[in-house]
Amino acid sequence: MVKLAQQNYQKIWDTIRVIPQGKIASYGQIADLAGMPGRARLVGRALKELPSNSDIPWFRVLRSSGQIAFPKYSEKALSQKTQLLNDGVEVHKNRVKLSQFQWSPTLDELVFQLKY
DNA sequence: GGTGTGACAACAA
DNA sequence: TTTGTTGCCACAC
Repeated sequence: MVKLAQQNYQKIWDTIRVIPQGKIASYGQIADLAGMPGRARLVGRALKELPSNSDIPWFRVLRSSGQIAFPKYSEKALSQKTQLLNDGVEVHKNRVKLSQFQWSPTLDELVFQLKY
């Protein structure tokens, strides 16, 4: 047995890593894919603890409603919006159109991306 | 080893 | 649409 706490975080980060450019995913979705259904809040914590120098595309993670998880005019929200736009994701009023940009991973895609 | 917390989600109004 | 409430539970202290 190894420490699970760090493994869970690592799993979350690995999952976020495979979000394709130009797509977004919700916190709950990440939790599901990371094998922890219902642990959306844990995903939030994992990102909060994320070192600023990491290469994790945290900005591709939004709320289930498609809204950015920060107050509209906060630094982080603006930063996230900027990076999303840079990714090709349209952001209007702090929210994106899920039907158009939400990531719909296929099983083989996940296996391929996460097999290491 | 008990408590408070949270970058959420779902539902209500 | 927006705001408020509640459930959730692993994690940090």
